[in-house]
Amino acid sequence: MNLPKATLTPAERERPTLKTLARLSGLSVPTVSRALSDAPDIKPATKIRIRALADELGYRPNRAGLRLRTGKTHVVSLVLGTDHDLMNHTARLINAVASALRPTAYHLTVTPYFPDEDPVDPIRRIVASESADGVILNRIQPRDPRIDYLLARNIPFATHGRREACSTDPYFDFDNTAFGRIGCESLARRGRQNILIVAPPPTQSYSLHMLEGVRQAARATGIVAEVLQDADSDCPSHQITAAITRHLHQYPQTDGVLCASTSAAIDATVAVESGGLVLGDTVDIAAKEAIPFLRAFRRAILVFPEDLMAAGHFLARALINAIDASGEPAMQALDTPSQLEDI
Amino acid sequence: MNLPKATLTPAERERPTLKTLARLSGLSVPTVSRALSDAPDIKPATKIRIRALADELGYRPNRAGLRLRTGKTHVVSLVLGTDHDLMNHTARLINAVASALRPTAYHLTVTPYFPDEDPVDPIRRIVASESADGVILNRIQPRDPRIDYLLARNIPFATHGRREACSTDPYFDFDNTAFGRIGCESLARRGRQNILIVAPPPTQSYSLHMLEGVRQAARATGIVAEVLQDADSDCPSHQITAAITRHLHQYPQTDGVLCASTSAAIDATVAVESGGLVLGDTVDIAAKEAIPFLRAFRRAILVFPEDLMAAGHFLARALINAIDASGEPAMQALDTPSQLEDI
DNA sequence: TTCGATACCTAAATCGATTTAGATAGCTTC
DNA sequence: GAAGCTATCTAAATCGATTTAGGTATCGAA
Repeated sequence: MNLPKATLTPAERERPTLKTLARLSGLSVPTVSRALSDAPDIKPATKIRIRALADELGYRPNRAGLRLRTGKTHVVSLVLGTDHDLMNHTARLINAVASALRPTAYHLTVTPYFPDEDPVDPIRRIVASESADGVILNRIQPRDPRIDYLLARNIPFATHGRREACSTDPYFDFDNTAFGRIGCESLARRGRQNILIVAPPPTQSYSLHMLEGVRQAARATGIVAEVLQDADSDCPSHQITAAITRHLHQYPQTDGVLCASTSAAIDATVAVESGGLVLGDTVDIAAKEAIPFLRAFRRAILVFPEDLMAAGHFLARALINAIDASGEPAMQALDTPSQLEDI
Repeated sequence: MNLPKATLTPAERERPTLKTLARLSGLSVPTVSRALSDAPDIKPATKIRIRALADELGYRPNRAGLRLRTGKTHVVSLVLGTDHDLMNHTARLINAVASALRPTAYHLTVTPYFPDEDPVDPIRRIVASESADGVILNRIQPRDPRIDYLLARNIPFATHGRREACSTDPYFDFDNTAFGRIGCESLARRGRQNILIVAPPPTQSYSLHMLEGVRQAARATGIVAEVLQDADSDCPSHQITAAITRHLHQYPQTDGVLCASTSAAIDATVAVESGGLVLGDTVDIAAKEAIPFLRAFRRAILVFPEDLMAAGHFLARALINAIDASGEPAMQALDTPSQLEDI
């Protein structure tokens, strides 16, 4: 197509608007708008002509105009608690969500909140300022007040992890019950009978899930599982190491550790080795980890990888589905863990 | 003040607009706007009255309206390379920037890019879609093409790290030259003479800075410093461990390692210990780290903490300064490292 | 008294999109 | 040939802000 591009101002050449398309096509602005949105009262030939023109000029609707008129922000927000987590989970999740959003019209903002504030606060801020069309949450609790808040206001969301009554929520979850079960079973297969569990914070849903899996394995295999006291997998390293050391003194028969995170597994390694145990010989450690490190750290550790890229991609799609196709059923996924095999 | 709030629609009560304020005050919309922006042709008494009304109703300007009219997005974007970095640096930087932006009118979006794409691409996308008023970059190279691109288009930015010609750039940098120097000096004070350097990727500015510091220390103290071949501090763990192990075979006199990252220090620990060396006795390891872990991992490691919270806060302020006060001089800061003392 | 200046405010246009209502043309149909 | 229909388009209003231009009252000075 040979267009009279000479009639374009520099600004129009950089960023054409509906007005530009209207002028170049000889049609009115509303007609161009309706043609692009495939309205029924526009001649098919016109639609084709306008679309071709829009593509040629690289027309992208102005977000501010769209947002002002329709109220849609085309923004989704990832609401993240500041974790004391050592490893790069959060960044990987952010990357995954952002890259999944890239081919869409949506942008990603990040809304962190701090341990000392009400977790509902960041949600309230987003709602009050109408700064997003939907949110992604993690660190879900069985009765998560944030989800109640969002449901009451009909704000789309998707969760990494799930609450108790999640049957209609969009979510992606790692199957921590399966992890707890097969983690213990793997240790049992290696002859371990007295297993220490370094669990996630007890307020989190996935802690309950993991412990349920541990119970299933205990019933099935007869192993004895004890949950670590005074520390969870989110605690600072020294605290975990100290708690495990105490546990080993109290229960010297301990011959296995199941950890909910990479850093907990490192701490467990430090504790068992300084207690004179030998990894892979007198003790085994199994752990879930999202960023591959443990196998390079100690080859004997039994690793159950968690795929955060898959999580982020799924959550992005699930949230957009909830926003754009609110009639459709919620997208849900449960990621089944499996032990990393020797290479 | 006793307001006729009964005349407010539910939407207005939730989110009052200038029109709401105009109706309640009996003035016109432009007058209210000008009063709030402290224009000279509004009676002081009116300004006070309008501001009080706005505060009482919790008026917040609609971002879409503002953006449409002024072109200002009130968004800044953090452009991040997907690091292979193990630790949670990125998330902490995001948290820091986001929390610094919270009291401001700015929102934060995250724009990740991938190792296989041109680093200028994400910047181009942001500029083309006019989706941010400014950007924050990290992983700066001495001649960073992204900065040239931004300068040519007069887009405000701030960098974590600095390029060669940074005299007028807004930046926050950890003083890696000082780190290289005092890191080596610390090792030298402990009697170490043959030091292995696990440097950052050689394309990065801060790698050059650190190595310059190492050279300064070598000149001053007479130590011998060798830079690790075949791996840098961003490489996967196993690769670093293997490279260090090879180095130890080739240079058995090695008695110190200076690492540019936490994970490199862990890898170095694994390598030296499996090579029969004893940390704190026949070998010392020093490292920079942003997330406290190493001291809990091996107490003998010499740690130089990096404060990413300070970095994020400063970068946010520096960028907003560049956006809102483009006449002012660029804000620059160099964070001086110091060794973490025993508690 | 009248002119001009000053202070303070309003009207209207604008940014870029969508949407509702209305207009025009061409075609049937009787 | 007039009425009615359908297809296709345009006009105007709207979202919420800012900005330019213009209007009115009040005051002082000639």
